[in-house]
Amino acid sequence: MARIKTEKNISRKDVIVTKAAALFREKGFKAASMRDLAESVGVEAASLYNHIKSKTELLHELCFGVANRFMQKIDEIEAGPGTAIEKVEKLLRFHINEMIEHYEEVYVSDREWKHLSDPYLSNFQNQRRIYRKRFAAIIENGIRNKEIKKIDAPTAVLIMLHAVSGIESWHRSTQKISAESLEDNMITILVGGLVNR
Amino acid sequence: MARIKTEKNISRKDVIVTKAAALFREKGFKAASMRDLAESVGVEAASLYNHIKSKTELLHELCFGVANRFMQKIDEIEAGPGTAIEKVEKLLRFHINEMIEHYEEVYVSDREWKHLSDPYLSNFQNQRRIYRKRFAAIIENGIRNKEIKKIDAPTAVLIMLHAVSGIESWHRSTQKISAESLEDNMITILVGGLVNR
DNA sequence: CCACGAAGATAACATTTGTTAGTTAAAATT
DNA sequence: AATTTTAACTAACAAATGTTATCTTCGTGG
Repeated sequence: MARIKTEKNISRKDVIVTKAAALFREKGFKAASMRDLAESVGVEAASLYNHIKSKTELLHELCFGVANRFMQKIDEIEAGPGTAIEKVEKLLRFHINEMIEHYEEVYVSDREWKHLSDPYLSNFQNQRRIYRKRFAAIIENGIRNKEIKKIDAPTAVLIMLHAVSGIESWHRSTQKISAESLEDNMITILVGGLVNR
Repeated sequence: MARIKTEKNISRKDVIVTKAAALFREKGFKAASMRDLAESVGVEAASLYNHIKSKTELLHELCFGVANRFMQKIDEIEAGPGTAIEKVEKLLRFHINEMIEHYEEVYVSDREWKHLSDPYLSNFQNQRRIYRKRFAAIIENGIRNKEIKKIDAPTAVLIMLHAVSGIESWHRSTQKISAESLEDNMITILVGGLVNR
């Protein structure tokens, strides 16, 4: 009986959640079966249930883990100093880094949240809505004091967020440019599209 | 026995494919069952098979329908006149309009192509790769003759394409700005992020 | 008006899926 | 070393899924 290997401070549940992220990313939540997951963990499917309550619980963990990190960051940025453009850039860099470093979780959270079930679903949607409004508010500030072009702020937010999710393609491409220059390029184009001059 | 209603020049298969697009968009390909589809068409599940070969065939139709339209457009734009920036703008406007007008098909093609099976899968991936290279080539031209900032062209493509897919959120939002001003805003930000000055 | 083909319904199928119950082995604690 | 707790296994389930075979009904062209 080969047990799930664990290192210090990493529970077996954490191992499962991480493997689930990779699997859900690859196949999609619905198409990924618990038997697939079990195989990737190195255990029988039923054994997983010693550590988790259900398949959907895995999705909760992933989605809200990511959502909370973003919420925390926007708290920090809103409260902190800096011009509107600087704040947008900070937030954007955070998004980009998250998508580079925690690719699988962020991607899954972004694409598969539809398969959450209530009350988690509405909860997640709410958080998302609020987050975008706060992001838009930063941009609107920038528009008011002429830092930023006169554009529709929600549209700008929508562009930023979705553009970042394109990093998925970067991960999969065979000849990647470096992570740093990916980040810089994205900032150049996206922030460059906002600034007023 | 309620038959599938058809208008002139619209086959029953077309009706099914269209309904499938809406359903796949809403639930995702895997989560949408043939029984769901049947209900939305107004018929029993098994009856669908008088018109289609399989569930995956529906996905083929959608994905390649969309892919072909984009290929045709880039042919036209490449061959036609205009500066690099103008060509990028044309292509971008086409993407935006497709996402606005044929929301469901385009969205499904974009998100669900993973569930195609070979040889369709590799075929689709190839087309996609080629399309992006051609898009990138247009941008590289623009960089060479200083119309466009010195950026990584594939990254720019990735941003453009994914930003456009954000129109999904626009469709779902309750208080939409008009389609025209959505288009203009997106062009302003995205093309504005490219131009050299 | 009748016959034939198109399009529908019913029933059933083999798989796959998430999950539970019951049991055994390994680790941790005493 | 003995015992208790944790985590694995096997077996099985009910439900859902894509699809096929067979039969019935409708609409249209001769």
